[in-house]
Amino acid sequence: MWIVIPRHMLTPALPVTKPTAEDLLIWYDRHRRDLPWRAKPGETANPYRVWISEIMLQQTTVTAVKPFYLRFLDRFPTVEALAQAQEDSVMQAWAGLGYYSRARNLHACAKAVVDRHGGHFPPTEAELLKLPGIGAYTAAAVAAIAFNEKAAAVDGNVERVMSRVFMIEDPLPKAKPLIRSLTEDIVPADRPGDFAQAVMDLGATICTPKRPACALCPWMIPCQARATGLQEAFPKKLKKETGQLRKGAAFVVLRADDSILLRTRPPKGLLGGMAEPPTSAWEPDYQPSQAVLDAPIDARWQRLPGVVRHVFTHFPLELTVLFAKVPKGTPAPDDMRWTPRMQLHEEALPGAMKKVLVHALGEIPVPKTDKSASEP
DNA sequence: GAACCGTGGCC
DNA sequence: TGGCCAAGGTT
Repeated sequence: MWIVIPRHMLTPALPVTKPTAEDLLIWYDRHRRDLPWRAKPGETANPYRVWISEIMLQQTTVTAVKPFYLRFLDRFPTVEALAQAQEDSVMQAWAGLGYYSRARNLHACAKAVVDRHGGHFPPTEAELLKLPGIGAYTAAAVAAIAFNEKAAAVDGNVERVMSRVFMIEDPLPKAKPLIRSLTEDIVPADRPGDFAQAVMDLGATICTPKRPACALCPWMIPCQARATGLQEAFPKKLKKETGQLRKGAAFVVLRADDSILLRTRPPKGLLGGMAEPPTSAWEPDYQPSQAVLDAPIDARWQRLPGVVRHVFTHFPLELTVLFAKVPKGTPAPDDMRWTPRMQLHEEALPGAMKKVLVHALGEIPVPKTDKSASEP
């Protein structure tokens, strides 16, 4: 006769060990990424560079940021240089990176650091949080990385790692307070900045959104999601729907002196403060066949074949491009201007609007970068 | 809390 | 190819 013994009486419950900063930092010291804005081991981090990198890296990949960061630092080497710069030149340096309110806030923040703090970033999370463009995450990250303050920088990487290690069932963003609390309990007093960067490196190279490399993870043992093979099911997220397609027309005017009609968008909202060829309103039921009625100038308009498609965060856009040539001396309508084709590269043109110009004119000329020209 | 706010890469 | 994703902040 068989006596059936439940499995839970045969094997003890799996011991749940806590993830420790020590285990993570041992891994980090061996595998840390070498990034342009990052201090070498033993070096002191430069708050200005850390800050620039943190703003650029918001919702943006390291690969995309690198060239922008290097160019930006070359152009604005110090917070004073950035504070003194023209707004236009800051927007132009940011063109192509996206989320353009970051650039405007960045400029405002540089001015505030110079005016209110004598050109030195305040060294505490609470003071950093008061500056424009610096929210909860960035304040903690700069405080920890640049000033060694024991602050918990909770970003997307931390959320993913913690969701898995603690197998948090609540979806984001509901789980954020719990994740913050769990993270604060782990941040070490001696190396808070390295801890923050270590979780980012872990999230970028091991605990990735898809196919995490758990076998290489310093937190494999304490990870509850890994223990049950469910690591890819975390973090739980509410999925958001894509917006409705909007349509519109863009008007590319080529004047006989080889200049293009442009305007600057309003400072706030979508593509705020960026340059563009004039366009119609963008609406779901826009009729491209009637586009000429929205033209900024009286001319012989030519509707170009095809459309320019672009996907913004919350809606896709389809622009029909109308093209016209006008004589030399044609004046620009109010609030518009003529930019020589060879100077288009100096305009703060977002990606969507570059697509429009390329559709109508072909590639935008980019001058060869000549470093010797900017040196004595 | 939810909406708004870009872009490029990946599978 | 289209949906997902990336070191969020502001309103």
